[in-house]
Amino acid sequence: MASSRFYITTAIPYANGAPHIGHAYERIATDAIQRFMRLDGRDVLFVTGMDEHGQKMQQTAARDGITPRQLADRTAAQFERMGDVLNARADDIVRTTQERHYAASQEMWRRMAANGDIYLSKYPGWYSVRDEAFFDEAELTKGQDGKNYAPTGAPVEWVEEESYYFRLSAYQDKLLAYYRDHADFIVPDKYRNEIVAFVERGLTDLSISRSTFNWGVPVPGDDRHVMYVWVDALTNYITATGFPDADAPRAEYWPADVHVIGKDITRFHAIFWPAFLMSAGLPVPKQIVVHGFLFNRGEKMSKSVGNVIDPFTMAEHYGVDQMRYFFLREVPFGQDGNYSHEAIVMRINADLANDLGNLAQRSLSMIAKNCGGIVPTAGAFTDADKAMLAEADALAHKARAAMHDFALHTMLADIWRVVAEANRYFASEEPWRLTKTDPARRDTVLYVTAETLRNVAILAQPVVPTAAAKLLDLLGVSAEARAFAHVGAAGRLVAGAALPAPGPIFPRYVEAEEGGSAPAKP
RNA sequence: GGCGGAGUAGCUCAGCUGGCUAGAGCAGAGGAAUCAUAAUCCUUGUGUCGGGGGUUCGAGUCCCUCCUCCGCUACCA
Repeated sequence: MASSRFYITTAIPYANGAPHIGHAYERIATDAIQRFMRLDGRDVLFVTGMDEHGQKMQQTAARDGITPRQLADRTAAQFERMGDVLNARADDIVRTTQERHYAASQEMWRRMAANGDIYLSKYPGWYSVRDEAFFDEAELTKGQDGKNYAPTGAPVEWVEEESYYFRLSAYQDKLLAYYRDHADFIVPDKYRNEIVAFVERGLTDLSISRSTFNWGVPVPGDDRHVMYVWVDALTNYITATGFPDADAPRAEYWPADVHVIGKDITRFHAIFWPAFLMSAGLPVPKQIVVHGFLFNRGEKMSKSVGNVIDPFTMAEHYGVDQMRYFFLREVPFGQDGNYSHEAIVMRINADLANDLGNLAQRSLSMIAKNCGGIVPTAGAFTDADKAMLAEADALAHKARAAMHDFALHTMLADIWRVVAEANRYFASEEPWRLTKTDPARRDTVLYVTAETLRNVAILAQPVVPTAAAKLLDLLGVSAEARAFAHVGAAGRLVAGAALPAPGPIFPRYVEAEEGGSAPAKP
């Protein structure tokens, strides 16, 4: 089924620095979406990458006494480990220094040039040789000698660097038409509005090459220039599909369905990227999905404030599923969010350990003790049973509706509403009292509870994959019966099936004693 | 300055195209139960829905205005 393909990417982090919590958040969110789509039967390609070129890479590498290549390798390894640790591994990682990426970038360039959109001109401005950077006139200060100085204190001179330009101005109307015809191209609307307003004010042509350094993709036909880092970086998304080989195994995945990005880079993705693609005669991605930033107790993370939290430390301290659940449940997707130790512990204990973990434990251990460790046989369903099952069965539909808007937090709220209902159901049916009076009725209650847990676990897989898998194991659900298609009547537990011995799904978070050896609490 | 978001119970937030006594979760208080990870269930309070004005039979929900916070953007000098 060709139409079932789903290609999703994260932004490609810059290899200049180690992974931080924002990278972890983006990877987790994107992974949850791609797992959702996979479980819903889509043929998914999930790609991330590493942006390894540019002047900053050269500078940082020089400072550390290594080559840019070594710096890129070091950072790429850190990000790869992050993907593993967060249980959010992509199908492919495009590094912009790879040969396949040079081929893709240079072909993009050639096509844009062939379309008449690239021309050579001068890039005028105040240039600091020491900083290897241009500065805006407003940033400069006059020295006592009457000369201009950069904010860094370095002298600047007026230069006109030769640069290739992209005719971005020619795409203003086409972009606006595209935004108009594709109302969901940029979500949430807030960012769409900003982009439309920006484009309506007018676009100027874009300098897309540099000749003051050489750590980049060479411009085809002019080795004195390397491509501007964003031209090369954005192209990674199409490199992954095998471009320019039209017969590549993944060629059909283009155009991408979703680029998940942070709000600071919307302009590059919503303006430059579609313009480049239009120029090259290639289809434009279907959606740019923008997420917000995470703040530590309302403060932006910064090294000087000392509130930077390492995602590896966090995962180790709280648990990977717990961290994934917290970020996706607590932060309305698309908005900025806050995290704090207290808030994370609250979610872990209240939602995961108490509401879901404990319900699974109490019901499954009753089955183990009273029903011989097999799925009990259900008798005739009461209205309460039917209502409980109907709520659980409705989850797939609700989750899809939420996911249509990438409202992961809403999806989780819907799932946990069913968990809360299941706790109420269990408490009011009091199966533990029925053992003496009506064991058949008890078995029915336990069956309905187990069925509810099965549906909950299936839907929770995208967010808490490990714990959900464990719960499904305990319910005796085979690996082939865990897709969303098995939610509801299509996948009911079969009475008599043997179940493994129950065990905890989500442990409670217990505050470590002062001076303990646990990882530093954020 | 312009555009766009946001301002709703202690905290985090829902409240679509205006309509019953404004909701949920968490936290707090009281109670029940004891199958379970001292978990669960029940009951319970509080809100000038940022301020003010207006439209309407009726407004968090529409209009005007003001205040505060945030984002994008522009500009003066």
